[in-house]
Amino acid sequence: MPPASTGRRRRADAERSIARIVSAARACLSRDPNASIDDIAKAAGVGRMTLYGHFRNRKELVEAALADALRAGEEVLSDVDLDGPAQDVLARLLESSWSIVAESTALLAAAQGVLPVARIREMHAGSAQRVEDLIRRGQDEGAFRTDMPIAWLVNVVQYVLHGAAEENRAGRLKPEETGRIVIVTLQSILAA
Amino acid sequence: MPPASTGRRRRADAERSIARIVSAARACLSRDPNASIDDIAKAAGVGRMTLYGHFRNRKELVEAALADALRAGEEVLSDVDLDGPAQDVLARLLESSWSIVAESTALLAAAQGVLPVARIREMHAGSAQRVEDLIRRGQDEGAFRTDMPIAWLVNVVQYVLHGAAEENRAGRLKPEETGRIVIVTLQSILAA
DNA sequence: CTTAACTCGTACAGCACTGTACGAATTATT
DNA sequence: AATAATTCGTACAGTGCTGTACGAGTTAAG
Repeated sequence: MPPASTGRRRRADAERSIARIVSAARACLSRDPNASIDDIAKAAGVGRMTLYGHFRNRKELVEAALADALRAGEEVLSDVDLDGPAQDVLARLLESSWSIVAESTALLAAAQGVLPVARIREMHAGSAQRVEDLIRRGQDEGAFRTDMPIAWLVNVVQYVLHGAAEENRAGRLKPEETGRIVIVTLQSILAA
Repeated sequence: MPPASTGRRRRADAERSIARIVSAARACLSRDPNASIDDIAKAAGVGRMTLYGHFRNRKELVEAALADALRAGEEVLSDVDLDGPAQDVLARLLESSWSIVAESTALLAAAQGVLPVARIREMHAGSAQRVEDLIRRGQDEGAFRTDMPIAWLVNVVQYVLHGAAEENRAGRLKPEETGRIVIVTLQSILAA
């Protein structure tokens, strides 16, 4: 049982197991932040003991799942064209990322129950920075408002996205219209 | 142990105990949605058995706590002057209620873990209706936008308030400025 | 083919919590 | 003062989870 931390050589089937576990963890925790280790192992089609062979405890597993979700998010975001007016860039960023953020709401809640706040913020630093940069740029262009703390503007993006996710899950917002609504709502908040 | 549901006559000390328990439950669950029955009893300065004498189970207790928080909210809201432009009414409503909503975020989370969704929405019906009425009025006056579903507009108010609560708790938003920021943010979202 | 890595079942100890049972002491109410 | 309500400790059964221990069977890698 090689510790996940060491860079020790791993067999191919182990790699596959780990991938399936992380993926299952993401899925399960995104549905129910209190999903048990057992649930996740079953969803991964793997014995609980196999799971414990790769992740010492729940904390490590949740962290890996969150990291995976963030990685997927970064991947999507890095494909977005950043040229043009800030308003438009914002729309493009949201269009391609709202759903992944939405799916990860519950996962984030799970993480908040197990990981220290500092660790979570640290993991989010990348995406947060990306949003902050965009907002600052919009402010420089005169397109975005400057009468509220930048930290609030950055985080309110998260809150609106999570809200939209909730509406989605509850069936009060149709998936087709969610993108537009998120964009319109956030443009209204950020516009000068 | 008289069931809470029956309108049976109760002794004065029992009334007092119940009040203290409900109040403690509100406080504890608002800090930690997973607070145990024991925690709450201790906080109320009461034995766990006394608590079980008045509330059959956790579910009943959480429901009572949520009901109390909502009652307190309604009380504050019913004092607000509803005359004048919708924008101003909105500002007044938010000014006097944001903090109580903020405090109850975690309590609501606790309720969501125990009570059926339908029940929670039912309990919220009053406040939700109040917000919806205001928004419709603003729309009739031409002050509020009409290009998004009314349900989204109503709920986004909640989400922004909860977000502000979070920022507050994390110390990223000073309590003095939170009111203004919530108002400005929501006015931006709702404005036509 | 040999070895080390991996899988995974069963079993167990531990924890934290819920809700119940019993019963004795206290206290409001009349 | 009599009565019934209330308080509340202790004790217990039950549940559902976490993480560990052991060990036998399977499989990738050289």
